[in-house]
Amino acid sequence: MAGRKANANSTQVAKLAGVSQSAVSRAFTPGASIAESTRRKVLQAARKLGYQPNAIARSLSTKRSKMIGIVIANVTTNPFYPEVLDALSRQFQQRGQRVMLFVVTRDQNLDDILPQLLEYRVDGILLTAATLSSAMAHECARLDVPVTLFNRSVPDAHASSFCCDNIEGGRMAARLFMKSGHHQFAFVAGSHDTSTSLERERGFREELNQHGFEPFIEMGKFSYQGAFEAARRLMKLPKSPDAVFCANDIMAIGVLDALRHAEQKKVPEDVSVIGFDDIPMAAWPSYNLTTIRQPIERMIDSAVNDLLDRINQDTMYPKQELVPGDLVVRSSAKLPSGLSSGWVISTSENRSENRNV
Amino acid sequence: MAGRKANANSTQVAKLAGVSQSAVSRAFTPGASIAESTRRKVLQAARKLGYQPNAIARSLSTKRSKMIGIVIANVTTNPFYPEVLDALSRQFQQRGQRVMLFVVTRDQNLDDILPQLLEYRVDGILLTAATLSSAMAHECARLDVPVTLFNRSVPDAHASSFCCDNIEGGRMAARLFMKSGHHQFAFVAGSHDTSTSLERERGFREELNQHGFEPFIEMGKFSYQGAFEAARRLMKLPKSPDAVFCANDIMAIGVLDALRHAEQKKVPEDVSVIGFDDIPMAAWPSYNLTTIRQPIERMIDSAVNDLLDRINQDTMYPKQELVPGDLVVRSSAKLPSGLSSGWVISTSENRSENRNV
DNA sequence: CATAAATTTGCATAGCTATGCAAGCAATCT
DNA sequence: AGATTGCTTGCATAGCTATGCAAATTTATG
Repeated sequence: MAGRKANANSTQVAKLAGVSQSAVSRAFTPGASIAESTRRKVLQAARKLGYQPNAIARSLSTKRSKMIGIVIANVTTNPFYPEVLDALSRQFQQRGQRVMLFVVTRDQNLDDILPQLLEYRVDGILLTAATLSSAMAHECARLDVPVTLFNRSVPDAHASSFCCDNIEGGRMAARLFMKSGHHQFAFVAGSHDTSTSLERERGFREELNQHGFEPFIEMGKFSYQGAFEAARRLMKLPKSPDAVFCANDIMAIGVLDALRHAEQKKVPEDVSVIGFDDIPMAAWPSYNLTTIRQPIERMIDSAVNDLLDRINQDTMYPKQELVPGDLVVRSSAKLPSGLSSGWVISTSENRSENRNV
Repeated sequence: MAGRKANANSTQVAKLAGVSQSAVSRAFTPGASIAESTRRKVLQAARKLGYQPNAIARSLSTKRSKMIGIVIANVTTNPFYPEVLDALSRQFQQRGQRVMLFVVTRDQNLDDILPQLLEYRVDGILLTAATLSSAMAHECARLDVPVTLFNRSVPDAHASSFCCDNIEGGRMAARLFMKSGHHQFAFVAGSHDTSTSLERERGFREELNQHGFEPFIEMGKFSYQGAFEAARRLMKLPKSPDAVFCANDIMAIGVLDALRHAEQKKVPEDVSVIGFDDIPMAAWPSYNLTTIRQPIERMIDSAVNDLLDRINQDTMYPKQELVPGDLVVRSSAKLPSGLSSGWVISTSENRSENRNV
């Protein structure tokens, strides 16, 4: 009713084509019952009027908005997330869903964001690097809007979740460090309330503990700068570590830079560093970061499939999936004998290959 | 009509509250004519039923979707764009607009994307790192949907555009190089059909030309890897350059890495490098990149304001705005005498300051 | 050709909210 | 008290498409 130029609608097209409004609707609905000759008449009239079906009205009528709400954090601080967003967006796009995006910061409460998505009746919600309060989980369940978490494990069982096997990833890092003869270990955490960081820490620590070691823990705040400072603190310790595992690559890079440029340490001769994610920068010659790769594409495929399946079939239950990561061996960590840079070691199928990364 | 659990609607709330459906609508419309006591009754009934207004139906009725379509490219290849997206999304969010996002690749035709936005009756469209065909520009104009370009200059005048002053930026780079005594210049281009790259090249070349110099041009494909290879090609030239200006920071970093790790060159002793954008990585000690800073926040502010203003007032004309960039002096380019690292030089107000970046 | 079967069509209505308008009501003024 | 003014409220309808159902048309069958 407000002052916006009127757009051609299906009734006007119908009039011009000499058919009913229903026919116009059917002409634009794949698989609807309409004669080819009528469809052509309709499409021609539509072209003449510059008509395009109104997706808003369609959504109201079908009760399907064909929109997915994506909530994502850390998009500027960790290059991993732009990759995730890119892949997600392409996948949904390709499967005929639009994306309503919310970029959030750590201090924003999701309980204020989700209602804004639900208001638009999104068909499903995908949360990345964000957690779900159980009140909101219930609210989504009540409204029959499936929720999938990416890279966060779930507290309650109303949502699906797709994560890399962080615990095993932490173990792999610990094993590599120990095999190449390190003795003083450290973990640079992201935060103390994020499952990714906690689980990577747990795997790392448990594996070390089994061999009688205990790592120092420093807080890197999931950022380059935070990790840079954490590394400096670590190097001030009486028994400063010779093996540092970081909760993600961007922090590992911060640690590397601090070691080289602020602490005059050589990597890996003085200190070995391992990251997590395998962002593109990890392969740059300045860093050559040994890291645990998260198989983004595979994880996203699973997450998107799960969400779309649950949208289409009310009967399906949420699922928790753990995708194994691969240890990508480059040169920021000392190599144990028998291993050379450029190897990728997958726990999953227990095979290694030289992919020359 | 499809099989989705029915949500409470305004009529049900009205019945429970003992008022009319209109009253419910008004209770949720700020500034509507309704008594405070009635509003409270309505809100209470709404809470009891878990009612939330249906934004889809509202959009249909008001002919305002309160959604902005954002189209963005290069989100994984250039860290500048995640920053842009983050800022845009936050701004729109804050001003009560939702964001419908399309992440596109260079090979995707916008003419296939925009109709998908128009179908949802977005109130406005913001294109970043993407261009607009004039057919589409006309289509948007016809439908009264304002379009704003960010970081691309316009071919035709139906859209607003907000760009950094790329030509002046190129000139600044040329001047700094010349002042510190360089003689062989090169420009690493992003692509040959992107206004940012072309304009930066033009400013750089024109300023050099005025002093009798002509730069080599190499193609860096707007990527780290492309620029890495471009740098190697440049170093194979008989008179290899000692001053390389890159169309953006991520390519400058690729060039730096190639120079140091593949060509055994020292930066800035053997070769000076200047980038464009001032992404966070440019300040990292591994790179310390001298660059032209784009004032993201200011540019985004202007772009968002322009778009929202044009949405609200049909009378406004599109605007073309050029925002001046600042030369951020770090240590990837030799310093002319009298200048030291850590200075930011703004052409705009002709003032310099030591901001210690 | 008559009849059955399959396809196509239009009618009428649902889906949900916003809003112009007129009616109802209370407060204010003379 | 009576008239005027200003809020509130409900009614009725617009906004646009999809779809169940019955009617109409076409095609196939005997």
